[in-house]
Amino acid sequence: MNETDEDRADAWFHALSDRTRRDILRRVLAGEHSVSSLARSYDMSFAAVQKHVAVLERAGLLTKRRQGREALASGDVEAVRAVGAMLSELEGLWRGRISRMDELFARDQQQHDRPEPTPRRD
Amino acid sequence: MNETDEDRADAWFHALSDRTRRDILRRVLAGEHSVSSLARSYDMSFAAVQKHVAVLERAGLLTKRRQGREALASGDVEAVRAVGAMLSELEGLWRGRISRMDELFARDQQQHDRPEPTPRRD
DNA sequence: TCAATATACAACCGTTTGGTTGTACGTTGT
DNA sequence: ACAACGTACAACCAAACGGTTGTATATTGA
Repeated sequence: MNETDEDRADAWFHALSDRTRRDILRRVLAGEHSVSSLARSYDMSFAAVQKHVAVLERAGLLTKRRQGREALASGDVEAVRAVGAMLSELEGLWRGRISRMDELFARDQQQHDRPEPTPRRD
Repeated sequence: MNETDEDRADAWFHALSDRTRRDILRRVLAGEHSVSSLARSYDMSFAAVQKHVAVLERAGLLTKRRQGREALASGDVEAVRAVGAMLSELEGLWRGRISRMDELFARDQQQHDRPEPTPRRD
C-alpha cells in the first residue's frame, strides 16, 4: 500500500463519512445536478452544500463541468468502485486468516494420525 | 434508507477515514491481537491506539474478548461486507442513470425513424 | 442596462477529532 | 507479597470539521 494510496483512502472515507455528502453522491451518481439545485434539497446554506460538493470533488468522487453560470456535478462511479475494491482487499486478509487456521488444523490432524483432514474454504 | 442505517454508515466511514484505524483493522482481520500488541506497532501512545480500537469497536468493525488481563481484538468481516454492500448500492444508482440515458437515446432514435436502436448495458 | 441568479471563497464560531499525560484497577509471574 | 503488565478512562490541547454570514464576480433574461 503506497503512501499516496493512503492519502486517497483518507479523502474517500472522510468524504463518505458525512450523510449529506453521501446523499449528494447518490444524486449525482444518478444524474447531473447543478450545485444550486443540490443546495435547494437541503436545510442548510448554499455555501455549506457547496463545501460538501468541494469535499467530494477533492476526493475524486465527483467531477464538475461548467455550463454557463452553472456548475454541473456528476458522480464518478470508477472512484466508488475503487473504494469497494479497497474493502475487498480487507476481506481478503480475513480469508487469509481462515486459511491459516485451516493449515494449523490440518497439521494438528496429521500429528494425531488422522489421514483425512477436513478441508474448509470460506 | 433508515435513520439508524445512516448513523451506522456515519460510524463506519468515520472509523475507516483514519489510516491508523484502517491498519489496525487489517491486522485484526488477519488475526486476533491484544490492544497492547497493536499499540507496540505504532509510533503513538498506548492510550491513542486504545481510542482507535474503541472507535472501530463502536462502529462494529471489530469485537473484543477478554482473556485474563488482555483484550483480544478481532475484525468483523460481516461488517466490512456490509460497508461494501452500501457502495454497491451507490453503483446501482449510477447504472440506473445509464439505463435512463439508454431510454432517451432509444426514444430519440425512434423519432428519427431509425428502426434499430443500439442497446447498451454496462 | 440592470436585476436576478449561480458560483466561489474568506472569515468566523462552536464542536469534534486525534493526540497527549496522569491515574486507577485487575491480572500475572516471581 | 508485590512489581510489572494490560486495560480503561478522565482531563487537557491544537487542529480540523461543519456550519454560518458576507463579499466578489460572472452569466442570464427581461
